Amino acid sequence: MSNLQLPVLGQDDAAACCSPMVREPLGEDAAVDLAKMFKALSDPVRLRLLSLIASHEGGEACVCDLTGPFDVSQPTISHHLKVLREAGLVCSERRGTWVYYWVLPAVLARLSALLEAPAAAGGAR
Amino acid sequence: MSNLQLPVLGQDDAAACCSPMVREPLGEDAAVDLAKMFKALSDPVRLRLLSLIASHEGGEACVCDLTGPFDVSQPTISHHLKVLREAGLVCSERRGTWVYYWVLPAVLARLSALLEAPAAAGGAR
DNA sequence: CCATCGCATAGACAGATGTCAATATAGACG
DNA sequence: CGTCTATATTGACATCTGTCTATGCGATGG
Repeated sequence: MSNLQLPVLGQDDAAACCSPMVREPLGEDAAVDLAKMFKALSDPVRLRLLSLIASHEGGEACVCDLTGPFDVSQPTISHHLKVLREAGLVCSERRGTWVYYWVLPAVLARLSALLEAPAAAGGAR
Repeated sequence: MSNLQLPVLGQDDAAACCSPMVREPLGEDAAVDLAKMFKALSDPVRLRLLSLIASHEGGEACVCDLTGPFDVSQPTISHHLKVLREAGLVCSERRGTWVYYWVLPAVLARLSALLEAPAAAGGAR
């Protein structure tokens, strides 16, 4: 499999890495890069998958733990996991019969920092 | 803009309701709700729009300030602004001939908190 | 009152996306 | 080897999305 791939992070300009996007305008390339990650988060099933994986005991979960809670088919879950993997939000590894997934906290942290709002003064009017 | 951080965060219910999604599994309804906001963030043009608006002087921007930096047509910008508005990420108001947009920091803060990773300690495995 | 400017809406269209059933693959276990 | 279990891949399909051109609508100014 291809769980060794580390897609992004660090290749783009430094500003996109940590600075809140409400401070200075996002560059075009950084926006394209970030949009891919947010797109991976833009589906309810994927959000719940990510949440399930991250909050699972040991910080990782077998796929067999992930198919139960959803109304969609197993191939659909597999597809969503692939999307999360290709977005760089999770990694996976096969151990015997099962495949385990875990989140990459640094990537979530990067997105979190990006959305941080400095308690703006521009508020309601 | 002098008083930034002070006791009463203006977010009230919205912020209190959402602990990091890596702590406990996201509910089905919450996931649907949040996915809508992330979907609004899942386009490079919208990300840059949001960033432009937030980082603009005074925390707000006229549409006429927003059409220039992009390669897409004015109706497309208008469409993206509508998406951001319907997702609850920005608000708008007409003043004379112009329409001004500003971000809702509490909503961004909610998303940011949701993605916060707990110390990211273990990290790569 | 009419022309003009700023922005939004409507309609059309190609391409992306979420889903499923069917099938393939990879390891475990007789 | 054959079979079973756990995941992934394929292909099909309806729906959603981003974009454009054309047009509408409110406000301004002669």
